[in-house]
Amino acid sequence: MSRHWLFKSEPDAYSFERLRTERTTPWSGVRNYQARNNMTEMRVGDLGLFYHSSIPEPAAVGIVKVVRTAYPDFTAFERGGEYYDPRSTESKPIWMMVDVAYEQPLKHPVTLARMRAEPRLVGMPLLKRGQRLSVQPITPQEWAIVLELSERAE
DNA sequence: GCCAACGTTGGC
DNA sequence: GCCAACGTTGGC
Repeated sequence: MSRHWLFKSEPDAYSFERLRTERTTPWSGVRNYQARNNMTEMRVGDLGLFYHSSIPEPAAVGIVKVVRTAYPDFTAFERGGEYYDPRSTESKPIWMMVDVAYEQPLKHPVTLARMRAEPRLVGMPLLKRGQRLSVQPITPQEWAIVLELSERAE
């Protein structure tokens, strides 16, 4: 039984367009326990929305697929690197990541404002006040509704 | 174990 | 750039 997810990224840091050219990427740099736990639950084949945050029109822009289950986030071992965490060691890693692959762009991006305006999405974690988790689960219903919205422009 | 201080996220 | 929400840290 596959599950559905939402991956947030600031396009300046890593955009869906960049994933299109790279085909796959390790989802490294997550330093939040709940987001990490979400990643450890992922299975190969799970699908996710790629969401662009911290821009004038935040929006879900594409679909990605999990192609490797959780393994240690190597950026935590990189001394001096931005994501270095001395508490995480190769023998006892704290931070994990999955690999995701570019699947396809949404026909039309679905903006945050549009999701907020959709009553059936009211329970989506992304829309909850102050929800900042960078990796979130979404229900099959929410997944279907976002894809439905993406079929037509606003 | 409590909780104030602090840093970060992310929409606006 | 502002600031609310939240997670983490660290003194006690």
